[in-house]
Amino acid sequence: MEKLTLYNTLTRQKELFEPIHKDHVGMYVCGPTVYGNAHLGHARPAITFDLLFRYLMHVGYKVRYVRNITDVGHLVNDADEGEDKVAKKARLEELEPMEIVQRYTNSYRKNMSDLNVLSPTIEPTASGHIIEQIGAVQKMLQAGFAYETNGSVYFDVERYAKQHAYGTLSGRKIEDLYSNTRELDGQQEKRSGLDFALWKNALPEHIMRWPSPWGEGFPGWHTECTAMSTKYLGTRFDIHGGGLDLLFPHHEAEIAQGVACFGHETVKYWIHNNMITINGQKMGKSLGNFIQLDELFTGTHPLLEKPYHPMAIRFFILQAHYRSPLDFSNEALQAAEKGFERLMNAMALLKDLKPADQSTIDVEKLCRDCYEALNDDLNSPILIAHLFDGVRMINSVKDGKASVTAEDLEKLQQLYAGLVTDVLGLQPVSGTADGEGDQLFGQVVDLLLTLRQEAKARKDWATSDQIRDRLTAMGFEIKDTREGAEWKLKS
RNA sequence: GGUCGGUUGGCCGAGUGGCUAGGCAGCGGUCUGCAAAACCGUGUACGGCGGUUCGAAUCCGCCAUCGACCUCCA
Repeated sequence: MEKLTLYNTLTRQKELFEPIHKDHVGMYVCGPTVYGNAHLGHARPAITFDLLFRYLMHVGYKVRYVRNITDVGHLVNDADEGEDKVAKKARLEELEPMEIVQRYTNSYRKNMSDLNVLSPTIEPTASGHIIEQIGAVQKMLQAGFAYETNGSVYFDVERYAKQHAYGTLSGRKIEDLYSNTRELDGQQEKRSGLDFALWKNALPEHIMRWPSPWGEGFPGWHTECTAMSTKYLGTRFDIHGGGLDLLFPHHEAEIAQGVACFGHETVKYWIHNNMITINGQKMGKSLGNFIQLDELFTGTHPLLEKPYHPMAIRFFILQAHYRSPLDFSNEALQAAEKGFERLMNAMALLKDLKPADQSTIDVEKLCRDCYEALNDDLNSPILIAHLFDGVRMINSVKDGKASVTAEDLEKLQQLYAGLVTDVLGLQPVSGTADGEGDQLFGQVVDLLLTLRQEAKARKDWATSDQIRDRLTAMGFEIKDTREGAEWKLKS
């Protein structure tokens, strides 16, 4: 098994990854709140933890990967009275809340599948786990770390902090928190501004509501993750992931809830991905740079010069380390797009490279370098740099300037299939002459190119150029190579 | 205001005491009827000022600047 190290936010250092149960890994990642279309911000954690998921499986672990769908709760704060985010949107569009939830869940899954993000092995919804959440709240009440006021239940942070450390994950001190607490709705029900809701009493106009021992209401923001992670992964599991913005208060609350429920922390490794900026600015609705994934794929957002293929986006995200901030711009995206194509071209060439009886390239070292990069806290940019070194080798072999033995060639092919296709999850985007696609269609294009070749042979440039130019206009890319013409569809 | 993290060449983005990151663009070349594409080769850098050190982009301090979190957010 590879020696994988991961940066644990809890200890602020890289640690050797050792699963709690041999050969098995339990991983929980905070998923989307499905009250709107998925945007650029959703792509980063999805791809980051997809990479981790894929790599863990690649090196031989059996992984249970749980990523939740938040379809209840979450108070909005732009009105004076608290309102359920999902319910609010529903009223605006005059739809049932569950219709909204269904629509945006479908849309999220479609976007993720376009990005070639694998489905988690379990994708639980908050609304489907009300009973478990009520159970968790009861546990916290019994343990004396929660109290009820007017049909709502709050977590007693002060009480908790007397016995346990609160704020260790985000590096916060409880005294500092006191001085920085803002006046919020429900404050008068709380004993302290630091306390957070475990269960909220539903106002009469509130649409999404469930019966509970405290009356009709809905679960607090942090409750679902504690209830669902421990239900499927046990009360002590390996990895909990999410965006850096969730560090406080969400993950801090989760730690406290876990300790309150089970008497010990539930998570061994906390992993956080960094955020995305657009042209150096934070992405936000008010800034007008809030880009949805659909807009990115179709190029319909005013900030975009052109559509970007999901694979180019995926490659772009993987070209930065997951703990670094990543800035989106047309220039950067187009650079990534070209680099991605270069890598895919080499992948295609690799399939039918001819072996020789000597290797002039060091495939063994390349393999080692690649795995070392991944093992070092999932350093995908370094991995990609090494893969590009390999691209140069592949092209040189193709040009006859370097050679590989049959054995090395197989190693090389396995390396690229394993790391590029399986672990990085990168796939070619357009049909090529030898690719998938419609076979007949390919044969027709080949026929046209044969005719063009014949025209060229008798120096009938008018005919040959007409065939090429018309095909180009239709969106084909024609390449004249030593072995004859090749074609592919421009993405 | 508090806490934390950045500032690397034309652009993106790794690295973290001495040893080539990589991609894109640029430039030169190969191929070619022309073109496109592809391929090969190639360079300029580490926010400012001070300090530690034989040696610092890399460690320390101060300053500037950007961002994240502190309130829903991936």
